[in-house]
Amino acid sequence: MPTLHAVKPHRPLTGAPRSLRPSGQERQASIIAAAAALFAANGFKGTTTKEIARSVGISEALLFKHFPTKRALYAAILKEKVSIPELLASVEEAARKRDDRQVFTLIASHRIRRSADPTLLRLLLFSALEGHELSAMFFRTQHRVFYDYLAGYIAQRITEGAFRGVDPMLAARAFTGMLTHHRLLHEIFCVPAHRNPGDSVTAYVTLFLDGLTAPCSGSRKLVTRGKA
Amino acid sequence: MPTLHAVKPHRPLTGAPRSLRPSGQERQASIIAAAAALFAANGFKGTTTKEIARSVGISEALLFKHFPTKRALYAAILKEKVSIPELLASVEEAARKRDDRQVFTLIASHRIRRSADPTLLRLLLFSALEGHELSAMFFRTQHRVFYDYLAGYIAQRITEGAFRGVDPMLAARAFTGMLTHHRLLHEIFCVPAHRNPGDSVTAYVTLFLDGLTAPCSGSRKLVTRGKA
DNA sequence: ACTCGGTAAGTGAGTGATTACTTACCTTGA
DNA sequence: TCAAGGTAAGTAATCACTCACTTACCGAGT
Repeated sequence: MPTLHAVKPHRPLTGAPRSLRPSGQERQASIIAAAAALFAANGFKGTTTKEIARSVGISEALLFKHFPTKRALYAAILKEKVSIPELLASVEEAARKRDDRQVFTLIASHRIRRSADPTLLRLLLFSALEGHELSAMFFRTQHRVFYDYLAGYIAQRITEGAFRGVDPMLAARAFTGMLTHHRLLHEIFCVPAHRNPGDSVTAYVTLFLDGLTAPCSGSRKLVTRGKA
Repeated sequence: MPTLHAVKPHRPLTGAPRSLRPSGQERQASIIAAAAALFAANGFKGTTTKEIARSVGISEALLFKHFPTKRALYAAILKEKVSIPELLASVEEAARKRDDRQVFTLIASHRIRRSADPTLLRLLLFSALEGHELSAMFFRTQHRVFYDYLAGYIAQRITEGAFRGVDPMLAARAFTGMLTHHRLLHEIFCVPAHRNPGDSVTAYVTLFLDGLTAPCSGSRKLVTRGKA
């Protein structure tokens, strides 16, 4: 069974005279990278070990020297992708200042703009639909952390009287739902973007914080706004 | 090749003394029903023709007498599920009255409560992820019609000054995003519902129309509300 | 009324191709 | 030298799909 956590470089990494034959760890990394792309594109059942081997440029036999089964390789990929993002630092600073707009904008930007790895969403959906056992953990660290954190913030702001008294968890899910749906349309259903990401983020945040109903419409609302 | 459009009942349908052997059309319908459930649960690649046949209670050979290929069966299912829902009548009535809350509540209820067929969402996602050619049409009639209609309504209400001047399409997508995400959590990621559907619908609609920011918080808004 | 034949409904036992995975063996490099 | 890196050529199982064949149904002819 291959060890994923060992950090013992077998060969010098500094200006190494590239060997003809990469080390086991380098191979393992390249296998994971190639397999992740294929699994994201075609799912677990839709990807064959032969395809993976060909994509890496090795034989199937070597593939099975690194990972005992296809499922173990898949699990290794999900485990590698599971990592709590560190974005929370800047968000927490904005949260400390009670800058609502900044909190939501930072999270929205991260979820829409910096969706660095476009394979993550497909991998997440495939693993959930196909019922992989690591899907729940993947979902928790890649998606749920955001609305869990948001729910806590919203609950706090409600007690402070800044937000209306809605269910914080439901509100948090509503916001992340907007963002996830945005990515879903583009990355899964291939709907073309009709405006730049920055505008979308601003629109989503404004919509969520201030609502759709016009501030000065008839007898409904009178508004005196601070900024913008 | 079996003909799908022939409407020539070989046996009397009225109070028929159930024959031992169902007609071809009855068989075809039961095949589609059983296969749809399996495809929704396991995807196209994850479902075998043997499983389908066993689920219907027939031999694989008979399955292939009704559908020339597995893919043709899958396509027949997607085509059958593609049907513009008729909900629009009640929604259009509310729209005519300019009852914003009712318009959004009706759509939200339909998308959350009456998601009659729980396999539809899984089928939609699987077909999109696996890249089936009918996926786009399926998406259009099952999902896009809602936010297209909403976008039109929102655009109209903006010109009337009732809604703020956001991008109508983006706003419509944001609302349906909330709803889709709600179903996604429950049906795909198995997150348990923590409140009844009616409350969720009300919360989503209020959130979307009026926003999260408290109406009387500090210097931001002064509100005189008509109802509730 | 009753047989009889045409046809639709239905199946057991395969087909070759592809699957995940193995075995026995070679090559490279320190 | 010798372990780690690497492969050609398998394996049994499973895949979508086919073939040759039987069974049930129903209307027409007598």
